[in-house]
Amino acid sequence: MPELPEVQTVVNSLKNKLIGRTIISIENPNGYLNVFHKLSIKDFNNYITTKIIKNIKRIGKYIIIELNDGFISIHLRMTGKLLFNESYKKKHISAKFLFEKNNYLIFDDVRKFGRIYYSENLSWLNEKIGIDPLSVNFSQEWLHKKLSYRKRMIKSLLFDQSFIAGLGNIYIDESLWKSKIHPLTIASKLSKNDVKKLHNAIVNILKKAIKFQGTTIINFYFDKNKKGNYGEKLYVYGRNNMNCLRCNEIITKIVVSQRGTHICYNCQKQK
DNA sequence: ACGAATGTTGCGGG
DNA sequence: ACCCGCAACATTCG
Repeated sequence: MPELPEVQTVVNSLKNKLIGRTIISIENPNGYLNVFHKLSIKDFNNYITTKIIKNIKRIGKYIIIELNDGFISIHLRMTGKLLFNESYKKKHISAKFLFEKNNYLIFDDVRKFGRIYYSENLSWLNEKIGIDPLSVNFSQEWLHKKLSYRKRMIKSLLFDQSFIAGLGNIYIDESLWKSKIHPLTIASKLSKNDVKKLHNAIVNILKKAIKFQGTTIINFYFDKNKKGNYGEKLYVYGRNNMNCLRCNEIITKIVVSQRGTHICYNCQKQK
């Protein structure tokens, strides 16, 4: 269930394995239709067969495979995993890419929410997706300006991928705890200092999480079943009924935007 | 045993 | 604009 750091970790681990490969074909061994969005497996093959992988990168939570002509974009959603030349069980395979010399890439996805797109360019994605929180353009000033007129609660706004692209439930809870902001606070009510702390928290937490190769709760793996190690660095996410690591009060779990939300009522006072 | 919850997103309705 | 409920799906937990 990857967010930005997990997606970046997958991209980093696949880079050396995929660049330079020639695509022979893509198969869907279990016949799932929704994986390719609106395209049929036949059309998808027509688009990508014989093409060469030039680069692989991340945009928001999307994995972008740049071909010599066109792009494959992959969203892992909740349980998607990409396995290069690893043994696998057929049961939950959404797709299998075949490359030269019997190399292959498996898209394993228990819940089948994951999607694979083909497009000539990335304009559809760039139009749909917001700022990357690790880009230089994501500044305190930018964030303050953008939050100053928004009437939504901050957590639901941070969830909005057309606003900021890459945050999800874990890193939102962590960022709000770090900056001592209550998730239900209306965005425009945040002070300049709140926004400064929030901005710092987001950037620092994401960078650190990438350094630790993401968070594995249950399903996130990359490479040969490697887990992310940021789980042990979490301050609030998943710590319901445990002590706050800053003030020692008890962490509470509530529901915000239909998602489990972990807060310290003592540290994160609602405005 | 069965309902709830899981790291995501998209859509329809008010 | 913004919020909510639900849907897509499988598995695990209490």
